Amino acid sequence: MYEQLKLDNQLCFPFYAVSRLITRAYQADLDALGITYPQYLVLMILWENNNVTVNDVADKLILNTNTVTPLLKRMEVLGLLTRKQSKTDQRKVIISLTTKGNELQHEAAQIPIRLMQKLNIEPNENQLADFLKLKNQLNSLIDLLKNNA
Amino acid sequence: MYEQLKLDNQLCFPFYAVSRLITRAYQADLDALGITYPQYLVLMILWENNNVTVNDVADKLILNTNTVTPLLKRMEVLGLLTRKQSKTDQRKVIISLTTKGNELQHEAAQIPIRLMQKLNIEPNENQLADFLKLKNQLNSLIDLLKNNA
DNA sequence: TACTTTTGTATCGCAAACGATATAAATACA
DNA sequence: TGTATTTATATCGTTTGCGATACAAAAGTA
Repeated sequence: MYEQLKLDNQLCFPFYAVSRLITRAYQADLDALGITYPQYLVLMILWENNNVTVNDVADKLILNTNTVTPLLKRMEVLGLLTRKQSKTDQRKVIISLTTKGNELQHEAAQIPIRLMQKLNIEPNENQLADFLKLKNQLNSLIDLLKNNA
Repeated sequence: MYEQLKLDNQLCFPFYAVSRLITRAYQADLDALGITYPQYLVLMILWENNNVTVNDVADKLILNTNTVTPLLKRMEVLGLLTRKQSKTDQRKVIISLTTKGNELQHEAAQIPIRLMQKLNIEPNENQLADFLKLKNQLNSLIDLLKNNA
């Protein structure tokens, strides 16, 4: 038995599991808004920065455009955003929030708060410090994986 | 602008990103073996513990059986494993490695080593300690999410 | 024993995620 | 100016992931 092939010795597997479990944890609240987890991420980008290109969305989410294009098309059908060809560069497609997409952020603002409650996480100083440390570790890992893989 | 809705303030997003980037990092090596990342995880389970049920696989990978059943069927077509109805309980399907599936572990044993090299991670004492600490944090998070979501 | 509930697996449909590939627009350059 | 290259997005096919549902076998119970 190779030690490095045991599931319990992997670092990759818990990341894979946590990622899916987080999506599940959001599910009920997102269902209430009629959106999926990747759609929620797209909305977060647009709420912070409206009128971006398909590539902008793909870059921020570290996804390929062939994933993002159909994702945005589904969101257009849902009436959350519009897709318009740029006039200055006709290759680009500008993604803009509709009123409906924009309004959704007020309801969505409760989601992170409710998730913390559901997980019984009280944001005291110690936990916030752990939170920040973990986030920094993850971002370092993202940089490492983006540049070397 | 709600602070809790900024992509940079999320802990969920880096987990989602890391998970996909890890899969990408494995891609080249797994392509050489003709398998995918979830298939690699199934093989790790079987190499450590042959003759398990569909539910056993689903439980260990924290996946639903409706994901695992087609996954195992594809692996059966690839000649990596067999699916046989249990004689003692006809509801159960026993998953067993074929010779081909079993042999694959010798090549696969190089994969975690090559990944470390690719990411320039030298397993010195400090890094091993960080590695273990992070793994424990992730496993606590998995327990939290499994029980409260 | 007869009926109900639970368990284990599978099927269906839809949304991701991505490699391979296509295509038009913009840019570089000979 | 004309041609090659790059850029931005889209299309297609396959695997994954999951909710809803189905169904037979096993277990529980009246």
